[in-house]
Amino acid sequence: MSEHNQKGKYHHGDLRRALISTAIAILESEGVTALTLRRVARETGVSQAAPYTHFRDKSDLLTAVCINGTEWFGEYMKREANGKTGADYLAGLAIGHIHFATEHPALFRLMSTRDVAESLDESGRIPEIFHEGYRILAEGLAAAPLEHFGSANRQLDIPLAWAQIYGISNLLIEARLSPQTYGFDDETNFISALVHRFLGNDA
Amino acid sequence: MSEHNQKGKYHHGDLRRALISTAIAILESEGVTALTLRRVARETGVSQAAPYTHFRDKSDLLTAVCINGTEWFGEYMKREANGKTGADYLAGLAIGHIHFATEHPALFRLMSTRDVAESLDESGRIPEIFHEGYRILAEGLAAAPLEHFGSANRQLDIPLAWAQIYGISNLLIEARLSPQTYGFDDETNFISALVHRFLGNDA
DNA sequence: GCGCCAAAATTAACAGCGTTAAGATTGCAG
DNA sequence: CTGCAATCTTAACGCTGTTAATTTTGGCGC
Repeated sequence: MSEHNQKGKYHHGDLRRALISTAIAILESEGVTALTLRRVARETGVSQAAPYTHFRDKSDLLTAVCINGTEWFGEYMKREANGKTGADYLAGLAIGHIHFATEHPALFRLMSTRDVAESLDESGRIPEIFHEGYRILAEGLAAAPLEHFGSANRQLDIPLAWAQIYGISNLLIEARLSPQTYGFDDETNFISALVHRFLGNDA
Repeated sequence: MSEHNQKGKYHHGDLRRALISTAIAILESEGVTALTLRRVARETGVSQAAPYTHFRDKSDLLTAVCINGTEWFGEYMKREANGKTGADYLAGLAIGHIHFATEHPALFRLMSTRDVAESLDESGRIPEIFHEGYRILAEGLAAAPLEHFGSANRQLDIPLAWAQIYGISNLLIEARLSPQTYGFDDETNFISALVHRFLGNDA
């Protein structure tokens, strides 16, 4: 028997994956505060202590959740950037980044947390796209620099662009930035306008 | 008797303020995870249930902590901006903002949390400087616009500048942005260089 | 000065949490 | 078919937020 999620059976089959999946579901629907280890176990149909066979502790589960999240994150960025070049490619990455954040706020916040991020780094299992996203950002800015900033200290444009994208993501998540305030009724249009403006290719 | 912190006495005198102050101390030294209501009470020298005379629940205490925090936040920005004008004034606000974040990460994160931020708004007790900071940012950008972005969609420069500052703050807190990576050995210099570059007045 | 009352603080208890230890159940190798 | 290692369960620990019932107290009217 190698099917997943064998309810009622003593040996679950693929409990580790099932726990991660339940955790993500809770995270998406009710946020971090609702994400307790006992509840994950309960909703997966196993006892409270079962998760400890597969995870050292709660934060180990959260790390696994975040690893799943980074793959998802990468897909968001790839989807928007694929097929584009130069500044458009950068814009795609940025838009994918921001959309992931607004559509999966709890997961994005968790992935951004320092402690979790550190154990992610240690695990060495952050998908290539994640590092690649940064490399592409750097290369893209080297190839098509933000001319409007002038040529001095151009190396700072990388962290600045990164911070710009990260800042937009976070402000939108914490509901501190409303499209309506700036004359947009659609969040997607608002995001696109913001990204294209700071990347310098206004429509 | 109107002295604060009357230990040993049944009626404390100014327990509300004392609890807030203890909470901030724990937050600064050990972070949010260490900040439990029972511990705040313990370290203030009262019983576990005493806080409930002054706060509806834990999040009510956190809101009070954040209100204290916003005043502090405002002082940081004022200190750096006072006496300056135009773009330098904006740079001062930005630098004050970022320094507050890096020096009080747990408090800054708490203040940024959506739920807490909402109850802050409801309370209507966010110090004037906080709203004023935004107003000044807006006016400053209207008076001394970021010319390098061009003139189309200039309204977007306000959220962009805000997000830029907010993003730098958060990246530094989550240790995702290291001065050394970009050839700075001092964080203060790094922050200053970042701010002056994106505000367009390179040294 | 005295008694009383509202405010402020206490103790005790509840359910839920993360975590650990000890025991039960199972699939699989020999 | 037997035994073992992996997997899962039950039970318990101390901690948490929160509530209820109780005690202590400062200050006001008399």
